[in-house]
Amino acid sequence: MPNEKEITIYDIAKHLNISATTVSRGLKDHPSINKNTRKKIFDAARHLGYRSNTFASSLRSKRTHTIGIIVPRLNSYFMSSVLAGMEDAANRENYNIIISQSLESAEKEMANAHTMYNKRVDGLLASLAYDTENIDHFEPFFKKEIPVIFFDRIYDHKESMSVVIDNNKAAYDVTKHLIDNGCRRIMHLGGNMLRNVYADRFKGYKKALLDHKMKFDEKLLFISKLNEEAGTEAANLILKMGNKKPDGVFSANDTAAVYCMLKLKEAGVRIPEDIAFAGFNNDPISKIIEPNLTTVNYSGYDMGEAAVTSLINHLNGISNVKSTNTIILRSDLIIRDSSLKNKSL
Amino acid sequence: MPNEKEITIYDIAKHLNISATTVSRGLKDHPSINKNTRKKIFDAARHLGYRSNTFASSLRSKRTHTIGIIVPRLNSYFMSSVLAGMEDAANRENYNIIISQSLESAEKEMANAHTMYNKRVDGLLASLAYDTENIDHFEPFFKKEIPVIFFDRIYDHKESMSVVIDNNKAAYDVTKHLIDNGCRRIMHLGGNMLRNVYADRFKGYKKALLDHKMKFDEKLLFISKLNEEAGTEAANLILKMGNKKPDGVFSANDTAAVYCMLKLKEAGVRIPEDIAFAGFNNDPISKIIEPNLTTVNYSGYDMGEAAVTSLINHLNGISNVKSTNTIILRSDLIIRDSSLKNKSL
DNA sequence: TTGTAAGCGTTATCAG
DNA sequence: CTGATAACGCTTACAA
Repeated sequence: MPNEKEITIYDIAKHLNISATTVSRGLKDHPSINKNTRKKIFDAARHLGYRSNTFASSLRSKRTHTIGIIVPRLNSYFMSSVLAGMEDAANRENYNIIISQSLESAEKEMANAHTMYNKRVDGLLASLAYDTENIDHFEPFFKKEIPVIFFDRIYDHKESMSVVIDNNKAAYDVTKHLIDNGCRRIMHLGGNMLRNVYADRFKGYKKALLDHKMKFDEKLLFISKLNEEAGTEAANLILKMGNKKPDGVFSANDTAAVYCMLKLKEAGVRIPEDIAFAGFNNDPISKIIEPNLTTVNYSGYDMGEAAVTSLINHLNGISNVKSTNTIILRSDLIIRDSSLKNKSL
Repeated sequence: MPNEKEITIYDIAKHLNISATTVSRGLKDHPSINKNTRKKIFDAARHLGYRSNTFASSLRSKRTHTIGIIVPRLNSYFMSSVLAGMEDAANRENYNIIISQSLESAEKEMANAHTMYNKRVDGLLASLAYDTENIDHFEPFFKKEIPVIFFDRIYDHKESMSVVIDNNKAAYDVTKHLIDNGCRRIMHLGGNMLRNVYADRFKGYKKALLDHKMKFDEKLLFISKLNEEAGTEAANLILKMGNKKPDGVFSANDTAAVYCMLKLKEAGVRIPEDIAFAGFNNDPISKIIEPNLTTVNYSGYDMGEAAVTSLINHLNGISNVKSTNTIILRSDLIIRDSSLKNKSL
């Protein structure tokens, strides 16, 4: 019998000889309801096999209990950790999540935002695509006062919150670490400077150089998408530099660093003796490459949790937007062999 | 003005002097609607800024246009690729997806199934947790004739479809490849035999041994969770084997293989000369480890797409369950240096 | 503390 | 091909 009829609050009401209103209230812990009747309602609900109809509820209450999430890609270690954290937190609070990926394209990101809007999410979490230039596509949300929280790849905007790490400081520390290990010509593999993560990492790198009386050399900046190919390309570039090779490389992510290392090693470059390396993200591959890659660790899981939690708090009117505008999470420098030129130190 | 009122089909109807029914039909390409009025409806909808209310629709039509997905973990390369494929396919067909993770625990999987049921998904896609013993928790779905499709880690059940690769054959080919490369004592790192993927890979391994007149040695079977620690543990075990060491290892996933290799290399074992290696999954780490790991590649993305597509076809009554019961996707052996004992061949 | 009654925006049904 | 009307199951003023 595939179509036993669904139990509604009316069935429970009839069963208990009370009104549907009371059942509705009892089911959601309304303050003004007798403890006793509440218990009776819950028991009857379980007994009759009641399951609430979220559609009727959403239709009436205009809240969907759904959070939209837009990420550049689903299948990176970092992002999938973020999503794991979000799923966990949302689930705990009885929220659904809808995930969509922009595939690093601003255009697709706009389409996704539009879809999320039409799906009437209660709030939106977004990490921007590689080439997104502005956030006009989120305007409809701001207009309707639907909260938007950016995470990791954020956009400074007075009406939205952000969850990030201090990329500037982390990059400063990485660069300083390379300098402390004897590097004097440090190359930087960077990403699109439109994105705060890459711009800030670049700034931190530059600041560290200046603070140590080294000047920034444009020839030692290689901007790319930081993927496999970019890493290999960077290596080829380095190999062509002759005696002007860098003696250290700070990459804005681990992928580019690792593929760069592989190519250089193949060409006989010794790491870290000839060129020291440091990356960013603590991707699993950083622990596989030999020598293991020095990198910056920050928890995607925690970032996901933090984003969801503050969104839900916001929806519940707990935190107020104006006071909490940015949440900055911890990050740690993880020192591994790829950067230890003088192990004696 | 955060609360401009929403446009409904009634507004469109009034605007065009037709009935809401006609608008409703026009909006969803109902066959019996005049092409002209249809166009007028669409134009008016766009013009007025109409967005459909899925809750009202779900409430009335009893279809949620939502697909539930239960995976062991979100943050593995393979799974996040699967999800990327699912998201894409679902999006194309205008379906939402709700994702939850069992974290490899049967208990959490049951809770997730229950949640999905309460959220009234139109269909369910599931890949089983490490220790799930039966699928009683999916009974409510079968009872209500809500389609359930298992993927990768499947469960044979007459009422549900499966999307998999031929793990048996793939494992056979890997093992044969190791044998062809001169291995005579091949160790197998396996997972929980409750899961088809691990059971089938084991079977394929065993069959290949027998076909080549090598007998299966229980001492060369190491069953674990196939994670980092398990890989290291397997290496320690091997190192203690003295002159009874294997000369080849076939691991049921890349993670265990890679961490096993790292530990062995550290102890001075040469790969592939002393011990050849092959894994499974073509995880990014398999291309980073040195020597690169021979492995079996199969596309998570394709698997995700296939699962969603057939679920939606099923929901639309296109494919019939009884005829299509299992979809088997392609997999390829990717030969890399870790298994080439005699490169001269 | 509980109940009554009126919708929320759509689609199914039946009727033309 | 188009319309009128009645639900779908819940929430929320308002009333008691």
